[in-house]
Amino acid sequence: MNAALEDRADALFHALADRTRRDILRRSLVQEHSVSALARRYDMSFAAVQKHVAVLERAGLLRKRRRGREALARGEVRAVRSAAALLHELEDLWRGRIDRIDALLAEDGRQDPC
Amino acid sequence: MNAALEDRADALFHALADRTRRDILRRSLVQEHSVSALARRYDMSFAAVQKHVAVLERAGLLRKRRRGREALARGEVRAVRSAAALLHELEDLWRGRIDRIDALLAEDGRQDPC
DNA sequence: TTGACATACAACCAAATGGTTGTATAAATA
DNA sequence: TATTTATACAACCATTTGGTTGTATGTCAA
Repeated sequence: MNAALEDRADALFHALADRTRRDILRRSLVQEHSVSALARRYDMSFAAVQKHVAVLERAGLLRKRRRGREALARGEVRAVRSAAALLHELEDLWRGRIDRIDALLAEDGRQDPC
Repeated sequence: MNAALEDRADALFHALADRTRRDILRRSLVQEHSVSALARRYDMSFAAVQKHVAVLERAGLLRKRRRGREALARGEVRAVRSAAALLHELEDLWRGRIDRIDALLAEDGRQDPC
């Protein structure tokens, strides 16, 4: 059911849980950068940076477009917003503002709500 | 410099990047639960759930208080908000609304801003 | 006091993660 | 054409992660 949603949340937060990837994302949100231009910024191999970009891409946090031999990465602010929305959902839950908490928490059929 | 901030962001997003932990956090934001009450909800050992709770606790996303032999976990909405704030900072960066981008992106002394 | 319950924590294991080097291919340039 | 540049990707490795079981300790209740 909401397994795909959870997969997406896993990918989003995992991608965000690394400082190099967050930095790549920041730069890519400000403007497009080629992967090698990004790689020059960090004290690691090109291949390592390339992998970080791939993680961000799989999470939907950035897209690459081709320009000649370069791959230009630009941040996807919509994905950032969707991650933020997941956190706001948690805040709403705390506020008690979500109507069908049971739907969200999947009570599992047990009668005891603890 | 901002290494402590980055450590904190790492911990926050890492803690959020697991569906079991997000579920524990949701429940704990709605109301306090003992660790064993939480553990009963999931198809894994008590020790595994205990470790997830510890990850959330280290990230500041929940706190435990002692009541007799129980450890009651409650979600810390402030930490959720601080994670959301990190994402809003990314959105602001995209909007070009952050004044000193160079401070945030730590230009590294290079003159070529790409 | 005895036993059941709740937690804590160590030791272990398979899989994933974050890095490396090496190789291949396409595109720009001398 | 030959060379350099940019990317892609495989193979490998050390560490971390997410799970397990086992043991110890503290608390409640009969």
